[in-house]
Amino acid sequence: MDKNDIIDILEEIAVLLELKGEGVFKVRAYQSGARVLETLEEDFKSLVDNNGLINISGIGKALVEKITTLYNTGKLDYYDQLKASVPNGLIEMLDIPGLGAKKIKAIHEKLGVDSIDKLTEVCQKKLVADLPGFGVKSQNKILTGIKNREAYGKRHLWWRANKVAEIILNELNQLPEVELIENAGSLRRCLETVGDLDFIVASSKPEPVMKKFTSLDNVVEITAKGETKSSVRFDGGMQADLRVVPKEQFYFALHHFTGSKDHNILMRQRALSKGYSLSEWGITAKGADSKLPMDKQFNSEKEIFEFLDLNYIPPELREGIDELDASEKNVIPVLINQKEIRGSFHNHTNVSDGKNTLDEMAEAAQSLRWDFLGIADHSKSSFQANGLSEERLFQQIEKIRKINQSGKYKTHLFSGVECDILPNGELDFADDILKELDYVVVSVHSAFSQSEDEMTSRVIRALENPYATMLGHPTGRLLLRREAYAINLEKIIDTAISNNKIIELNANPLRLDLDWRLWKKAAEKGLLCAINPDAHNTKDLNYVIAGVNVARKGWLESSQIINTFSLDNIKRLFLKN
DNA sequence: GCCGTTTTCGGCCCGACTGTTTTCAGTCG
Repeated sequence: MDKNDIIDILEEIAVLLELKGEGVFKVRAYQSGARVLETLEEDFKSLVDNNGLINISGIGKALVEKITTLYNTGKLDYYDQLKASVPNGLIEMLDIPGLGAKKIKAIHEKLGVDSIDKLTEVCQKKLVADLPGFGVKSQNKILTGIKNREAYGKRHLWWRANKVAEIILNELNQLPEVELIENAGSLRRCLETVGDLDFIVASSKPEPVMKKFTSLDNVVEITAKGETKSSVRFDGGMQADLRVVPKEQFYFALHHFTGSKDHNILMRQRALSKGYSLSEWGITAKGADSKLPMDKQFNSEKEIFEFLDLNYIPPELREGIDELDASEKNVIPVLINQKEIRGSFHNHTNVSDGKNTLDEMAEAAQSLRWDFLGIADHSKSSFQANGLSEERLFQQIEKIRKINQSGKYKTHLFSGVECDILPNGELDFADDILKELDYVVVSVHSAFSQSEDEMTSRVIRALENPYATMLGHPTGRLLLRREAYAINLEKIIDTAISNNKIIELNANPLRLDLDWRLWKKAAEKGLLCAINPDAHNTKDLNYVIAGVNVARKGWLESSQIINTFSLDNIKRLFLKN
């Protein structure tokens, strides 16, 4: 059983223990064990084989034993028994707002409820309202929650969430009572998907701000309205929280609600170790009255970090992994910046399945002040995308050559192709065709259901082709829609590095592939990244914004991203490949 | 279940909001 399967099982054990009523700290131990595995830098196999797991903080004797058993046998009696003792339906109920493990347990034990259907039934029969700790309101809230589960339970692509957030931010910012306003939450951390929106406002007059927020266009439900916090739901399902705080607490609130939860825990532990208690309201000497304000004013998040002897940690890095260590050691990278992007490489025109002409794409790149634009239309096997035959490809090469010679655009065009990796690992065009191009993006567009071994050797074979320049969307995932195909990314990354190949960070908001979680280690090993919008029209070129976000989240600096290289350096790089 | 320069027990981040009950537990982030 591989690492990812084991992570899933540890997380499931945590959920099951919670539903059984185990202590929160035991539950947290399994959750944090899963998290530690997720972000493991070392090779998992050798750690297990050489008893190295026990030296990892957060993994103790019990977890080592369970992880090792799962790894070697693919089975764990403890897990099987636990799973058998908790009805499946209870796990689903956790998705209903207002229902946590304790309440679900009570409903299950007192009313024999073990599915959402039965839960609906007992609520309609008004049996839940009579349980201790419940009432009519809880009962109705559960019914609404069940009804809305499908529509509202979903996460949203960062790109879409950001569009909605920009509008709200702008509207609230019009109010004279709003002194400061920022996005927080996973949107600010630039996570690939976002559950809900969080806004932090500094104001001495919260009421008008709350009022405006809860009466915004498209608000269909106000789910909470207190003195400092309101929550609403928009039609379409997106939820948003607003917190209004006094100005002196703004940066504490902003930091807290930016999260992540794990990052906050690390920050609070650090504060405690230095004799302070940290919360969204501020920082106080440990043991002192927590309402007592500190003498010091904090005018930025940076000052909060500095107070705890830390360097500033950008929001994208606040995932509670190892950012505090890095910050303490003064090795937080200078992350790539949107302004450093000088072009991109994986873009389509209407010759294959794009919507705009070559000239329109070039013009759009020029208006973005890009120094270069790579055109990589589909190859012949991608029938569904009107892939180019050899003949049509040569016509395009010729057209690009003429445009470059004419000096019509300040942006230099590179001739490329997005060449299919056929199921056996061969490329869709012969080498004597590929050698006519400036560069070649190789991508998988077929036979997604191959085994991990097959898919891995298929892509490795493609990367070993001397004319392959970079690997496109390495896992084929579509966020919230389609899982990645099975592939051993560690082997792919190593192959890319040893063959001097680049791996794409596909910046299409649906892909964001290769995942940010893998970039830090890969880049440290020497892998170069290309942020590619995979544009199918001129507007899509803006997707590089999402790509840069994710690159930042992967701890990448400009020197590791070829989009920041000068035109001359790109030309040299492509000649070498 | 994990952890330890106050180490093998007794902690484990912190506070708002809700709905219940009448001082608080559960949920959520």
